[in-house]
Amino acid sequence: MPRPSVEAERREQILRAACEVISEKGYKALRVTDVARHAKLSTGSVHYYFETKRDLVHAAFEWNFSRSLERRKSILDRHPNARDRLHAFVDSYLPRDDETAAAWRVWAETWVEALHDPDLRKLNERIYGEWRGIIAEIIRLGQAEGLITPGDPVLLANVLVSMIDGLAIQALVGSKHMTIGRMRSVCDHLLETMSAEPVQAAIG
Amino acid sequence: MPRPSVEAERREQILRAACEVISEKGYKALRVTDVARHAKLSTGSVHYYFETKRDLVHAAFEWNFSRSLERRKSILDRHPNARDRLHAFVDSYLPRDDETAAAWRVWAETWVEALHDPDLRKLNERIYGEWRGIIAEIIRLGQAEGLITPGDPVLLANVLVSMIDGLAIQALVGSKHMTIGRMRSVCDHLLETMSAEPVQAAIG
Amino acid sequence: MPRPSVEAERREQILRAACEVISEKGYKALRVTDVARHAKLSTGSVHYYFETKRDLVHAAFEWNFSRSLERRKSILDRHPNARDRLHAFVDSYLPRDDETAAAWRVWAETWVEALHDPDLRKLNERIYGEWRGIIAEIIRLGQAEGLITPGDPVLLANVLVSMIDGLAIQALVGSKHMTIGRMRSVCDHLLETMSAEPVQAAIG
Amino acid sequence: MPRPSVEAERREQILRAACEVISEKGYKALRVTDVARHAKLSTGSVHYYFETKRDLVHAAFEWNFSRSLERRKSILDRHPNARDRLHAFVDSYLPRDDETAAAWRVWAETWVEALHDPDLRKLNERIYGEWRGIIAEIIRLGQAEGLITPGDPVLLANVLVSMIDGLAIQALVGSKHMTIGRMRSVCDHLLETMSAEPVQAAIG
DNA sequence: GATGAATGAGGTTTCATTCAT
DNA sequence: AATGAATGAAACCTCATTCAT
Repeated sequence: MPRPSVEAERREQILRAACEVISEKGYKALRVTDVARHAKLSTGSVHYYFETKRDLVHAAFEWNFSRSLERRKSILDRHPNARDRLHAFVDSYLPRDDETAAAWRVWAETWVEALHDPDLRKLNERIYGEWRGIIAEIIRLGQAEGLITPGDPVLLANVLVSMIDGLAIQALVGSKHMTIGRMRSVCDHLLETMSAEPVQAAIG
Repeated sequence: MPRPSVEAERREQILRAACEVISEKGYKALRVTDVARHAKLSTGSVHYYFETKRDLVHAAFEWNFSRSLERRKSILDRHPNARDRLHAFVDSYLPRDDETAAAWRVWAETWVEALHDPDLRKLNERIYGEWRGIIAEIIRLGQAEGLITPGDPVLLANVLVSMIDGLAIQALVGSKHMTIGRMRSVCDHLLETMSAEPVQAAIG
Repeated sequence: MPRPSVEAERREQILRAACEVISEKGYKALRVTDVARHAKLSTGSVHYYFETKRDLVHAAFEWNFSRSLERRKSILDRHPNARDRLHAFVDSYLPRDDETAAAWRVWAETWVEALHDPDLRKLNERIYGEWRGIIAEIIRLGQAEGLITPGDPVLLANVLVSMIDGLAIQALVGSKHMTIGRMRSVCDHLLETMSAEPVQAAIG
Repeated sequence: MPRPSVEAERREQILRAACEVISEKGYKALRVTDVARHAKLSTGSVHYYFETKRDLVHAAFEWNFSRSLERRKSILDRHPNARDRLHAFVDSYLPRDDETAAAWRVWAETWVEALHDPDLRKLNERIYGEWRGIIAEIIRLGQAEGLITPGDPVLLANVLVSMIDGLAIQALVGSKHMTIGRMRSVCDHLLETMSAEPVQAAIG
């Protein structure tokens, strides 16, 4: 009696395994065998759910992207204040724990692969755009509350988001200079720059 | 009488070819045959100068990195004023022309490969550190001249450099949102933020 | 329900093929393709069972050695009398039929390869030692029965075994001088030398 | 001004180098580069004197064979008595010093290569035959002097020579059982067996 | 005579993919 | 649904050989 859910379950099992392997060894070095081993399945089974290696890795890229976004959205819901939300959001992107670092590594692989693959460009366009939109919206709200410096919210979102990306890459690459602590300081500095003086706001 | 050695010439010829291929297809898809074809040599000749494919690509990564750094240094020499230098420097990193875009793509590949390769980590540590140091020094000079906002120059350099990295990745990935024009706007905004008030400078 | 594993069967199929090729062309000229063709498999399949060419050939060397030893042991069991056993044993080593000649050629390759390979030295030590031990034991028994001349049985075994090796090499190399017939004569001469005087046996 | 002797000199230099490499690594693993390095020449120079690798190795095989034979002949000249000559001869074949061991290894390679190469068969036929003839002649003389047991001298030579070959192979392969000391004991035993009782000879 | 840069054919090895079970 | 044995295309790499200097 085949359970209808088994397919979805197996797919997730395989995608999770694929992300683990990509994070550990990179797409270049990933072998279908590795993914099968991580998922405790055979290569045959992996191919039963994903026609080609390319399909598998693309699905894994998407899964990783979407999953991270969901996790961030749930973090935002816990903070009503715009400035707090921004801080919490930035905080959640520091590659402190293994899970976050792994997700970052998979993103980095996605971007580099997207340099040569139109399908992945679209994926990035969609998910990265959504991310940027969320940040811009928070900034907009913060500006309305007088907590954040005025200026084009999308431009400010771009400043913030790309800086985080750049910092994270250096942190992940293991630069001794760019520790998690220093990454946080740099982020905090930028967030301060973007804060409006609450006193002045009150006076004005 | 030893013939003038062609070694240096051939090595550069091959490294240039390797960077072209990495930029076009990525490390993952690079075949030694491709490099040989680009360099108008046989695969045997490529292996005559580089023992393994890995050696070849690592040397290409280093060549690309160092070469870009040299090019930037020469740009700096043309601008005496610190704020101009900073602008010129940032400007030179916009992936406008093919050459700059190609160099960026190779960096991106270097970073992602460095996630799994200690040797490349060291390479990044060295060259990226030098780059960051140069920016920090310009900022320090700018501060001394009263043209740049006070604050830890290294921290400010990190803000600037990582933001450029993050923006460039999105621009290179071909995000419709992140065009060269928008990248420039975002950079200009940050540079403005980092400028000291000219009024104060006049007073001082 | 696990399918009956074909592994043992395939491995033997491949080892037999490898020995055929080694015997025909020598290790130096052996290509994995040849072995695959002889085994009616693809090169991929050969590598499915043996990681490297070296592993394959070493396994073949061992298989050849052990197999010959087993065959000899079964021959011995048919002869109760020590002197008969010795004769039968020696007889079974004349490279008359193709199978025996092939086995000899593979041994010769093993020895020469062992000159440069510690793993094969160990293999030779083990199997050759066992062989020498068996002969020494027969000699010991023959001495107890008064059929074989006295003296250190191991030393006598060494005389016999190494002479057979040396003769076989010349016979296999195709020396016109060292035919199978002459090889047999030389062996018989030595065996006679090693026989105890029948007169004494008559007296006793 | 080309010296006429330079060619002969270079050829010997290269052949000696080839034998060194064969002895160290075996024919299978020999690369022309290795020979060139040992001879302190370039690969181009090696090919200037030997058209192909095969030519080079065959010439080296022949050089090694002939050279050893010459060395043995000069040893014989020092011993007038047949039994002494036999002992001296056998003694000179124990692979004690590096030079003798190296020559043995090259012979072993020659034989194994000869299994698949008619030209080398002829070489072996010629040189090995000469060697066997020399031993047979000594035995004949010894028999005439009443120092050696009667019987077909060629057959006795075969017994002796093949036993030495077989022992040497095991000694060279590095068998812990077959040390130089034990090899000598076995040889001495056989030579004793082949000795005629001097007393009886005197009486007869 | 001598060199060593350059070649390219040929071999081993890897691994995504297939398919009978 | 799942397996894993088998495949073969494709890639890296080696190295004898050539040839301009």
